[in-house]
Amino acid sequence: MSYIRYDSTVASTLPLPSNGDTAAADAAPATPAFSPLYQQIKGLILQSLQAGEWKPGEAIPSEMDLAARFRVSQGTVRKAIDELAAENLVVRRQGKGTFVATHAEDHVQYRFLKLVPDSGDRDAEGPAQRDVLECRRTRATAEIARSLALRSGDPVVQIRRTLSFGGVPTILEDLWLPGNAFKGLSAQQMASYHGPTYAMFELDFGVRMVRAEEKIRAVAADGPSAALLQVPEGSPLLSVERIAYTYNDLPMELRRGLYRTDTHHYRNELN
Amino acid sequence: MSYIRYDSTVASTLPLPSNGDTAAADAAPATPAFSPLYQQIKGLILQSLQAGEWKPGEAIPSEMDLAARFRVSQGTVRKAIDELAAENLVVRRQGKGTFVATHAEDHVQYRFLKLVPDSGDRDAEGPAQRDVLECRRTRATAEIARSLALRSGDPVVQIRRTLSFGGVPTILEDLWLPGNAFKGLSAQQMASYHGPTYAMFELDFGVRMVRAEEKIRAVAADGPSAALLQVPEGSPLLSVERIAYTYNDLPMELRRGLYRTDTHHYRNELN
DNA sequence: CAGTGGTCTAGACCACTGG
DNA sequence: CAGTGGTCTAGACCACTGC
Repeated sequence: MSYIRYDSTVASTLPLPSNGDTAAADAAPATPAFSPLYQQIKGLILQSLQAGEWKPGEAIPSEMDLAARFRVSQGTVRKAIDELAAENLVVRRQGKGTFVATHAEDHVQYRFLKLVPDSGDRDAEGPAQRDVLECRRTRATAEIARSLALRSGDPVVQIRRTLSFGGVPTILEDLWLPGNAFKGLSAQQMASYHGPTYAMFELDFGVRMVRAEEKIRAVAADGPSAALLQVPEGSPLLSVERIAYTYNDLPMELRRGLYRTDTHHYRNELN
Repeated sequence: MSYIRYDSTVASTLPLPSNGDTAAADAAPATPAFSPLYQQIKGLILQSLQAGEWKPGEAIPSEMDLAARFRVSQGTVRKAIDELAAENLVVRRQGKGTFVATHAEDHVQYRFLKLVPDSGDRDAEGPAQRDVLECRRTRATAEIARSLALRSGDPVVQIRRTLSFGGVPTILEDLWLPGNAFKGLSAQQMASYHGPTYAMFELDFGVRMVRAEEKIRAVAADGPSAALLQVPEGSPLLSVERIAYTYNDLPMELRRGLYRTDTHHYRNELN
């Protein structure tokens, strides 16, 4: 492997990562036409993250070590890590090191959940009570398949659950997960794990969600939904469809939620 | 004017030719109120932006010029500008310079409007048709005053309008603006300006919105709203309450919108 | 061509963490 | 104390823009 320097000259070849990625290089190098050195370094670190060379919560090598490994200066590694940190893929801690981000340590417990109580203080209401209504293996419909970049009929896991705050059922959601990546996921497991669901996905299945997209609508509650959320049929509910992605923009979860917004609201910040 | 250097020593007054860093005769910094140099520089640039030293769309001085002005290195100015650019306060253009961000040039026409057609292609539907229903001077209620950091009874401008896409009324919104900052704003002006409303605020009133917060709920359409949006009474609508801020976290607009989400949806990206 | 932002390096020093 | 990330500098060179 070689880098294309900013001045369009080629640097020396490189020592590859310490131990071989035994698996065939399915994530083949993109052979970029050209990008700044620090972007290439960023890409290499990203590959190691995807490959699981460092697990969520673990420290990655120091800037100096990475600089030596990639034969660039510390400043260049630094800029690469800066971007990874800006994307929440990695967390810097002065005096300690740089760590692979994990949903298990986000003391903002629910990083992707934007629903907050009208008081604004999510901590005040305590942790959500989760009730798993259903958890079954099934096959992807055309629509589900499209969202998850699968083929129709591919195996998926479907979960239905409610989240309650202060005893009030507030969220009803369905999750669809690629069956191959989530073999063995059970209702038991969904219910018993304490902490963010995405943390469990990391620990038990090695799937780390790094970003998500949501489509939000206002809808009227149908009969079953209204019953589960304990609101009159026809009540306005927030419909939130989320697709969550791992590294490489690979979709790994489709989630359709119905939120009650009589005591909570969806909070968004625009920059 | 003096800076507090990173090493907690004070860099005297301005005339410091080339700092040797060696002469560090530091008296005990009683209350350092310390922040990195580049943050201080960022703050100074921010002050100039607020003060209107450079207007939206104009170029700010080059990195070299600013480095000379503040007696720091280009790299330090660069890091300050990097953060300003990350916050969308400023736009860098290689070979040309760094420019004060403006809503008039955002070729993403509506930077704060997250409602998109279900097709996903906002450009395809063309520009919104705006109909101003009302524009009057009034006095702030307690609630409006709190949102805008005013006192109850302070003058405010209230505007009510609809936005239609492809002839279909899709958004009904009320705007409240501090009366003192928006003297002379008329329905005429709201209706005749072509381009983003926030661009007009910049040009005609020198008020630039830099960020906003939104609270989103699902609600049932009341009679008047339903009529204006041409939907049945009781239809679910997305309620979007936005507070937009200028520099200094000063709230300058309260906006309450009702969105039809039968052909559009609110799109959000989570990182 | 000169001027701008963008990249990269090398080195120094500071602040924080842990043993 | 050594090791880590964080700051700052000085200088070199590249890529883009406009004259």
